[in-house]
Amino acid sequence: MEKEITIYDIAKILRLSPATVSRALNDHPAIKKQTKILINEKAAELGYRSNTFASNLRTRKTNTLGVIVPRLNSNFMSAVLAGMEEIANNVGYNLLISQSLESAGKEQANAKTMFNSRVDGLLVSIAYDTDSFDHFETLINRNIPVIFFDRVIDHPQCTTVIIDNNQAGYEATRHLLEEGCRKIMHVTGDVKRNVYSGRLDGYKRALAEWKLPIDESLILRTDLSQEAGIAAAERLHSMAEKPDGIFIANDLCAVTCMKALKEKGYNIPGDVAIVGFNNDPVSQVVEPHLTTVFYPGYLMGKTAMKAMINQLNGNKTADVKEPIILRSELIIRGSTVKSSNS
Amino acid sequence: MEKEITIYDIAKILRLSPATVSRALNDHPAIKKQTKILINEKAAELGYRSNTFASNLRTRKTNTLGVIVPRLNSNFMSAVLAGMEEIANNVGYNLLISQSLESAGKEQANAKTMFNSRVDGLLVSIAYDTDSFDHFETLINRNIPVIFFDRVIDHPQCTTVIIDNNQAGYEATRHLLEEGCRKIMHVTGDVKRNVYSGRLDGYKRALAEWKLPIDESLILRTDLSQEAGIAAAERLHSMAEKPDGIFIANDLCAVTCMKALKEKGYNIPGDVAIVGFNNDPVSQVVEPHLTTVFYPGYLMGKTAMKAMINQLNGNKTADVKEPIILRSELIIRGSTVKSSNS
DNA sequence: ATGAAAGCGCTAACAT
DNA sequence: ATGTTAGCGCTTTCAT
Repeated sequence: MEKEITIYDIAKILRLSPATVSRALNDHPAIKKQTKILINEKAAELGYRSNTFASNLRTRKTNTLGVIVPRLNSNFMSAVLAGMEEIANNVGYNLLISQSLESAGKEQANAKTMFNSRVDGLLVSIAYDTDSFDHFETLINRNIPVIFFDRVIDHPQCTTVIIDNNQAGYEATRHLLEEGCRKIMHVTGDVKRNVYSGRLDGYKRALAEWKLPIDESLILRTDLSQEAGIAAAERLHSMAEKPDGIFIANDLCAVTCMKALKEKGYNIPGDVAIVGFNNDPVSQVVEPHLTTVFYPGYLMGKTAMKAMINQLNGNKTADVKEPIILRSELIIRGSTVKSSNS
Repeated sequence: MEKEITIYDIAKILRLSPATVSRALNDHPAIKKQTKILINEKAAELGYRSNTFASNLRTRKTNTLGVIVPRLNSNFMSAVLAGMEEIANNVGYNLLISQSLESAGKEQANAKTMFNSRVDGLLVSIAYDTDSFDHFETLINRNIPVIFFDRVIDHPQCTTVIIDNNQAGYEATRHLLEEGCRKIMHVTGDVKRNVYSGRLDGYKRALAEWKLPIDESLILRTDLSQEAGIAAAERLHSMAEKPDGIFIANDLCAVTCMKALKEKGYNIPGDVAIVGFNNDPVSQVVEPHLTTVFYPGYLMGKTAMKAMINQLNGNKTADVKEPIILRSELIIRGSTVKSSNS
């Protein structure tokens, strides 16, 4: 194990002070260009590497940002993370990433770890069953910026990055109505989470606009798993008056539901039209292709990270943060349009 | 901004020494149980949090592990990361995650950052075009464990976690042969990477076993993108004597290729049978369902991380590390079997 | 069982 | 433009 080189070693060799070496290495303007070159060369030669702890200890900055997501292994989330990483990496921030596995308890533990790791900022998408938000208050109280994305909470001091779930749900439902559906089932997640409550509200808004009744028995609150998709198909199958359209708040669930319905002999979209959500790769592969809502994960990651960097750089915007709303888009495919064969 | 509580604050209040407080907080055996309780309660009351930098600075450990992957937004990789995170989190390690975006340059930069962040260990899956491995030597020379997974290099001091790509490629090809294919195209990636060279070798081995010639014009070296899938379909379509089977080293590419072939009027598997690789969700959704190789991402992540933890805990195994080989499995579906309709 | 004190490597206020 | 110096908060050796 080689010994670590410190600025003292470099200082001694070059007969300079450690302070000068430190300044040179940090490109401080007060240091002569010549000296800088000298020091940097020697540092390279000796294989010097800055000790970030010592530096962090002094500066009270870590150059590290925390990210807590419900699950790493989702198509949407990995796109978000890819976007975040790209921005963060470009400006020299590291990412500490952890997953709550949809558990409020684990989310709390993760937030605590992030806090103890002294992240300079935290980006969070809330777990399924989180009710209390004290674990974020801890950070917020110490002026550590917390930004929520996708699954967010309303907090006056926190920026949020979202899509307009209400509008997306509205457009998805309106599309089904325009295609002639009159009895539309909605399969959603836990409406504690904005993403699902928003889509549900949009669904109701569209129905109301068409002067159709809201039938609570057509609204299935599930965990949006593939099993839930099968259950939804069975539920539909068991009904006397069958729905002619389904809006499902997640593509993988929707695709599984569609497969189950096809197996039971239903014609898609003839008997039942289906709209999903996310524009996952599966939506373009299932037959017929799934009409769905494009969900800009990569952009959301980049946007949230840019907002974070801005905040860290002290570009203080208004005290109360306005949510950043990204554009989502209904992508119409064969699962809802009879004439189409795309 | 509240002031940070330190062990000195606690020490002063309780009229103890900082050393005692430090020991108590770390559950040192020499401290009376009573004192420990007292100190822990006061710490909790004051909202004390350990300053990891100061601690790291002293102990020269970071409790942080680095992970460098080619891309975050792949189905396989997010499964790997989920597995890694779960294990690491359980034993109190944090994960610093970055992506090389398949660029050797970025991979080097990331490795340097990891090195400077003083990660206790590094887990890597190599970028597409990496040729030189000096950036890992830096860490290895300082006894920082480096573990490669999936896309690996051969290094006497590094554990690797892989699947038997040769065998997987062999089985995929043999299956096509058993289904009656006699002219099998292979679409692969950069054979600099073990995963692709292994599958290619397995493909050749199967052909050799069947006493069939290796036709280099049937081997397409691509970037395995969706575009490559379309290109492969066009290539096949342009050939005078058309292949009756294709083995593609990636599901998304395979699915796109299948779609393109279907559009050109080919019957799958009647005219052309197709085998993919990864068991991505899309493989179970495309029609006909794609025969593919199950690739244990989640398990690979967990396994690699466990190996890392073991190594960090000093469970020294042999000096020369044996690769850890996980079981992959050919999953036979409709894209290769005419009788099946699964 | 507890305390005193040194020092990990760096940065920054202050001095020159 | 460069140097001196005093910590940042923690751990740990040595002493009591």
